[in-house]
Amino acid sequence: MPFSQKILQWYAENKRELPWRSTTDPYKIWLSEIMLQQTRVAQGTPYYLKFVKHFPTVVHLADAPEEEVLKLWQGLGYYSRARNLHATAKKVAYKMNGEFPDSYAELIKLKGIGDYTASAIASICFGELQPVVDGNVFRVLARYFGVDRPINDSGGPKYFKKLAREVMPLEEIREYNQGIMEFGAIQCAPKKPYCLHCPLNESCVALQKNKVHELPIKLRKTKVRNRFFNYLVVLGQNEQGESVSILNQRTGKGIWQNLYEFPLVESEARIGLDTLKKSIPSNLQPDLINEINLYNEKEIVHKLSHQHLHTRFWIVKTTAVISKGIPLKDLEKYAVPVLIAEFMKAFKF
DNA sequence: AAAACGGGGAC
DNA sequence: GTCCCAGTTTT
Repeated sequence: MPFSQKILQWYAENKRELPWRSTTDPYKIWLSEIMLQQTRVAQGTPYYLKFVKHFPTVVHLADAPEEEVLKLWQGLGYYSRARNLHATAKKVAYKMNGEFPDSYAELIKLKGIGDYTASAIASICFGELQPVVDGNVFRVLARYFGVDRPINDSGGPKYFKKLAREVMPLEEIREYNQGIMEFGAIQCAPKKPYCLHCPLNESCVALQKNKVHELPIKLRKTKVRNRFFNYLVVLGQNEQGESVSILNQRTGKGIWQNLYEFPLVESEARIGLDTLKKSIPSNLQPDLINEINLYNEKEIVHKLSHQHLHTRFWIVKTTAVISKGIPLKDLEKYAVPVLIAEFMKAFKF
């Protein structure tokens, strides 16, 4: 039996019931695919359910303010996905009559949709003959066919896409594409594949050569940059006498674009109170600050894929009236990074 | 071609 | 600690 038929048979017997498996609505498939980019099913599923409930159609999503989209996305990471999601929703809703394109060629033109996602939507929703190549497929193909070429050198992805196209079936592309990914996620797992009772173990090159744990080959280690964050948690009052604090929106390039955070003083290394005081932005009216207390002596090291954020929170009490302050009860309405959300939860304003 | 971009779970 | 997840965009 050919490779693709084995995959289809395995999938028929082992598929999980997932919320997006019972529809071919391009909106819902698109939503699930964007959310699952570089994200495990278990982590993405609650967000998918939340979004479908909150935004039943692409028009609902398009009509929402970006702030609302980011708030619902909070905690899922890679926030450019949320911003691109919203931009594409607007385009589909307002310029394409609310209907997603029905081909790979048109889908890949949309923001946030690359080769994988265009292939997934085109095949799953419209039956177009496009093989998907995600992290699971790289692994399954590299092992089964014994490909020792790196998956991420120049031409690597193209090589695997071609191989994927050569071995895909001409029928049942919907089930096959989902099947090979599911097979990679469940059976041909990265660390502990179940080779003993694998339906492909008699013809798997990696297994025969005892190279299962060496494949796929991936180049590059991520080098991490250390950064030192000092957040100023301002406590004051507004004109109405309400207790307020301050949040700023991150703009420009870099991490957490368009999310909110406390006023930030970044430094080259850990700093003390004296150095911090000299760095406080003038718009915080440093002369009207009563006292500053360090919340956490021990740095919180928040780890991103390319950065370690050594973070300390400083509680800044002021008698000055903060006219643009955010009432404490409203803080939770803003989209913030997990680092900030965890502080808010622990601090209990 | 390489780096940037989150957060969490498995080991 | 390391690896990597239904990848895409920017430099």
